[in-house]
Amino acid sequence: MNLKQIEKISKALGDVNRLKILRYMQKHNGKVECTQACKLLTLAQPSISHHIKKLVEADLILQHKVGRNYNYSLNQKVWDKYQKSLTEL
Amino acid sequence: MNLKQIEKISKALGDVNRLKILRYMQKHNGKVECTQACKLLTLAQPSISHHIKKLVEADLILQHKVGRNYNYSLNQKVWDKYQKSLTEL
DNA sequence: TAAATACATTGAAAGTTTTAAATATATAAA
DNA sequence: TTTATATATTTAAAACTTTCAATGTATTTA
Repeated sequence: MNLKQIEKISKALGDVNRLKILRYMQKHNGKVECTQACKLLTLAQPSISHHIKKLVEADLILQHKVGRNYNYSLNQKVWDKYQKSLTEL
Repeated sequence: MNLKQIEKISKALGDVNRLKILRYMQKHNGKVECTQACKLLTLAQPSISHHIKKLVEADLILQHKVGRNYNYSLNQKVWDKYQKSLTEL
């Protein structure tokens, strides 16, 4: 993993709201309803949407559309690579 | 490690220049001469100073003054905690 | 097919970060 | 003790990020 990729992932992790979204996902089998996340984080819906996009763009989570909702899963491969890259740098 | 701390460290890691500084340190036994880093990164000296400060403030590196220069060491304890906190979240 | 729901996109304001010029301070060397 | 060197701080401009209101699009339900 090159420095630009490490930078991008670190940036994606550098926000409490996004960390809360990630934690919420993990607690809910990768399922997030955007509207529920809004209530939890006291953020407007477009803000949640924006944060989720950052996580997707960093390739940290994978997005699957299911009807009107989305399900997400942690991209374990990228996650592991990131952690390995950090220790090696 | 709480979310605010994870956020701070992630932010500190979310910049290619800071990652390069960290890598440089690791390759040079934790020694950085600010002026050399300037050349390496083609950044002005106050910028390097600023970036190093961010790493110190995130508690990722420890700073020791040696004469006119500084030596640094990776704060292994915090580094390990960070990685652990990420996998657990 | 009309209304409701879930989420995305656009655009703009407010906040934060990055950068460097100018300047300050601490230490070393002459 | 003057001069040079290494790094820090202040300040301000430019770039980027966060937030949300308004609006758009896709899907489900009535």
